[in-house]
Amino acid sequence: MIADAIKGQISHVLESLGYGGTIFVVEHPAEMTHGDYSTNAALLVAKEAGGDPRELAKRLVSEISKALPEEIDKVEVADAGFINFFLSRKFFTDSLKTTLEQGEKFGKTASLVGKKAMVEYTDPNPFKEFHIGHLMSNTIGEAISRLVEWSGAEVRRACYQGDVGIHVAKAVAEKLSSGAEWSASADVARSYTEGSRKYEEDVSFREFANEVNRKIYAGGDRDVHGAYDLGKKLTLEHFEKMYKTLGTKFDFYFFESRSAPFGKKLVEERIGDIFEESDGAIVFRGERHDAKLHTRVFLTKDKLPTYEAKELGLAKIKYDLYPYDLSIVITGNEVSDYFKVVLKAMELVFPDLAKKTNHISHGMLRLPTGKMSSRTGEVVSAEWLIEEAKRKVNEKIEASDREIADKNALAEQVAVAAIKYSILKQSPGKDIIFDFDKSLSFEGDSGPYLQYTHARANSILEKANEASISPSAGDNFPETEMERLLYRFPEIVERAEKEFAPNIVVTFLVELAGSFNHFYAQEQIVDVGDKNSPHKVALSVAVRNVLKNGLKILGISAPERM
RNA sequence: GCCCCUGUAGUUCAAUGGAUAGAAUGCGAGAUUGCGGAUCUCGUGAUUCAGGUUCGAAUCCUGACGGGGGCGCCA
Repeated sequence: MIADAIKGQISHVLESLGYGGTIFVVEHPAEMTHGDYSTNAALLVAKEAGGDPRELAKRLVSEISKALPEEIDKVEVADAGFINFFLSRKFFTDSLKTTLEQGEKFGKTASLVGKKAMVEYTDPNPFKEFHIGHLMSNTIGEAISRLVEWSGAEVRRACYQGDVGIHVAKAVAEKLSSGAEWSASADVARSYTEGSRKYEEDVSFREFANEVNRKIYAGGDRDVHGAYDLGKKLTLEHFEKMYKTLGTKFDFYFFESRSAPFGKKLVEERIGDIFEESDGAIVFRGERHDAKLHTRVFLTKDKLPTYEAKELGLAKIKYDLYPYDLSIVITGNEVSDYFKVVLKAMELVFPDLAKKTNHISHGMLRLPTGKMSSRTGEVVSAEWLIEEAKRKVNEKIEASDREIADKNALAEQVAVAAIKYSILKQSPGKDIIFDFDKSLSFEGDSGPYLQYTHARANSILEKANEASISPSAGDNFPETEMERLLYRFPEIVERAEKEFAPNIVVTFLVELAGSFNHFYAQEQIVDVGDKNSPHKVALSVAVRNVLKNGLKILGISAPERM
């Protein structure tokens, strides 16, 4: 790595001047005009040893310049004492060759080679709507899964679903008491909403639903289980359809009906040791281990396991099925505080598993009117959102005269890209105020912009092929902004994976796409009379590859034409 | 009341303690029938407030104000 070479060179010079041991950084400056790498070494040395940082920087530069590697074109002192390094044409030409050679593998790293990872995300509950919150979890989870895969790990995707509990009973009770027909998942979700309303308003319905709840747990009632099986089947089928549209394929499905009894057993075995009785319930005193934590109930006074007990059991169930080195659980941030308590309890029950577990929380997709609730029916379903986006995309497709083989498939690809991009472009953990028109853009900083740029590059490459111009990295053409970005792609992927932050990839790709579109507007790429044309085509191939690979990591499709 | 997260152009988002706070959108002005105008170029406009730490703060610390979430038997 050239960054390491620069760092080594600086260390060497510092030592020879008697300033060894200073801890400095070598990084990409925010501004391209400040070079490709920059160091604050002079500032730090001046602070410790005294003196003028600018003068010191000049001395360092003159020393460094004595043995400049051929990958470095020039070194400059800037501003208060920063030292900026500019890479040479040779470096960019070599990097471009590497990018072309590695093709679809360019961007892969080995930081997690040999590791097994399990990523849990989406987690929709049967009998309820698959709404835009699930869409958010799915999008982030899929991107993180792929980032971990690109780092060399073997990844298994897991989905955890609440198929038992009062929410299920409300839907089933509503069907049994009203005789509602269930032929699609939306019917089931509607019964859930209606059942929830009655549960709060009608005492006799509430008693009936509670009775149904007990029967679901106990088994044996034909009517109850007939409705239960039908509702579960219909909603799960719908979820599968959504996963297909979104590009997710789960390896494991976990259900609460399984984690519940196991979690209960784990807690009961450790009463008096880790857990204790309080007002008839079994609780964990989080505050005894960490002042920021609080007490949470693991078993209710009816000895039913809560979310916390189930989660504890789930960690072990997962491990027994797939002995992971890394377990990533992605949820909305409303459960962040519970998860901290669960993790603390897990440290005591399964210390090895707790160390391997990472909780990543994302913000909520909020409506301008406030919080979304499937209980009151104030939800935006994922299906509706995708259909609306498709309608908007179709208008654009119909208006264009380009030949598209399967317009419906393309509309879906572009619509999903727009939605996923709007979720992935921001750093995880923050809420998104969801406003359809504002969130879903097809222009500028958007998913379709990246797809468009990819398709455009692809089209240029077809033209180059027709003109028999094959890509070849040359060293006559001045370096472009694209080249100054392209070689950074693997480090971008690595940082995004370490921070579980897909938005780092998004920001990079949109910057790269912008630099390519700028280049495109200024240069004729395919030109048989231009001896630099093969080089420009090579640049186009590299950009096309990185966009393709980057979009793949994000879980966004890259159509060949659009 | 207590705990956690959070406050950046009109709006939606960026910015590993670093340099002139970047994009997009909106608004205004433009791009020779030149490889895809879902594009490109120019202009406009922001760190909630008050202290502190630091050579250097949107970023770290303290306080005020605003927003969101959570505070034992739902998840």
